[in-house]
Amino acid sequence: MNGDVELISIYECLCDQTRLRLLNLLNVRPLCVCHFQELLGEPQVKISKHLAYLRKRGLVEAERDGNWMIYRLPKKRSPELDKNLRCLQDCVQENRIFKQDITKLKRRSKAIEASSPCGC
Amino acid sequence: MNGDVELISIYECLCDQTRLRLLNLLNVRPLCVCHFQELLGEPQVKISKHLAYLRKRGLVEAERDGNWMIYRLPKKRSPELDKNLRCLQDCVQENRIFKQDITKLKRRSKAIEASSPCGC
DNA sequence: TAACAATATACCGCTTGAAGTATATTCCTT
DNA sequence: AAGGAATATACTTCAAGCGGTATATTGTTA
Repeated sequence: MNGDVELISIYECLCDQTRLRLLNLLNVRPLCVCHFQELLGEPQVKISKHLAYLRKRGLVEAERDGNWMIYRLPKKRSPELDKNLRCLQDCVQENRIFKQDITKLKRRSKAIEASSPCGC
Repeated sequence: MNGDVELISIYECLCDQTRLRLLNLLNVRPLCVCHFQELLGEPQVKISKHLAYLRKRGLVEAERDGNWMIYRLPKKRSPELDKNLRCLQDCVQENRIFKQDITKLKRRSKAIEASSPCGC
């Protein structure tokens, strides 16, 4: 109902480096927690909590697939969220860490898919 | 040196309603603290502290003019800041509170200028 | 220099969030 | 049903931020 509440909530989600890295990777494709662990090199609990934070505020969606939880960016997005996700992508293009994450994702995509039985 | 540090710092600045209102008004023109008090209807200390927060992180610049401090958006902006300020403007267009602030600023501009001796 | 106006800062109490450790949940497999 | 794998949650500690009250700073004017 109050547009600015949602906007602030978006910005709150964006002011943590781990969450930015998660969103950056999700912009490529849906991923499950174990993939984030592999890609970010961060402990499971940290990733899980940040994903829960994002999910609670509607910045990601989750769907269970057997043992795995597949996280994705929401298909339906508010104008504010859509604009800020685009802006984030724009800002992040030049950034070493985020580019590395993407490179790692693409380089290891096949290996990850082969070694892990989850569908994402 | 570390691009993502600055980006996160920008998002930290943007996740408070008062600061968003300040930035929204500064997008129109430079303003001093007393004008913000008048326009937002918030106590001086609150406005002053949020402006200090923004200034410390480079989202606004300040210049003393006699008794007054004139705050403005920085002339030179990093690409990240520039993109996010534009995105914010875009997001805020539809929002009642922010539109009201702008309306109030424009409607009272002449009165403010006439009644207050500060240069902004 | 004294008084005043505009603004900034110090301090306090409260809340939120981040990371870590431990444990719980959920689903699959045997 | 039991064990295991993937993920989530509870709890703790610590730091940061917000709002309020009081006070300090800085510059102007009489």
